[in-house]
Amino acid sequence: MKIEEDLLLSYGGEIKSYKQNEFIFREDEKPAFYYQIIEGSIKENNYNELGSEFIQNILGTDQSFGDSFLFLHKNYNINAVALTDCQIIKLKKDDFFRLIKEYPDLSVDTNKCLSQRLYFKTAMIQNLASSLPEKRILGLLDYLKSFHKDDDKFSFLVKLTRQQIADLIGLRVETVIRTAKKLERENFLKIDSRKIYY
DNA sequence: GCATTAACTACCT
DNA sequence: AGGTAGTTAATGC
Repeated sequence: MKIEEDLLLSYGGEIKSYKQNEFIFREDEKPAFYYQIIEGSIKENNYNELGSEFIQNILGTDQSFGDSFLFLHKNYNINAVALTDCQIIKLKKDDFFRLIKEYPDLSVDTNKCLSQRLYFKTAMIQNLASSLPEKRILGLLDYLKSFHKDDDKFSFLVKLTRQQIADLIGLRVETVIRTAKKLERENFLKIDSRKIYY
């Protein structure tokens, strides 16, 4: 989901900088803003009882986050954390609703975006339910690639560390490494100087 | 700091 | 028993 920066600003949006590892919002807080990334990347995550991390999503430039919570009266059930230094534009909930009310096309876009997220979340859950690590990794790669434009074979560079991949699909790094190599042998992906292309 | 490998353990069918 | 993921530790990039 992307809304023009000028439009967001004219409706009261504010640009804020976040440092790496800074929380943008936390679990159990009350959602109050629409967020859109101008520069940098963020992750949405949870921590389990043992303190180990599960990453729900990783988002970059021109992607929005937190929007789905604005339509509910529920608190966040995820944290949002800056992965890199970031510039993010935030728009108050009321202003966001005023904006989409006055621009019905944006309202439709919001629906489209939420639908797409729901679709891929469902696909992700199906893959995560599998005990096969290959399926989990390929599912994640399909998901990540769905945000990208071109669909060519190994055109998509995965800009995640092995650890981040592991945290996104609930595996250990070593398993991700082993399985990625296996998938390379089977020609599902390509690895060039430690980078994964899909 | 991140990626890889190896040797080991544990679990599951 | 065989296969596979997790654990630990050492090493390489």
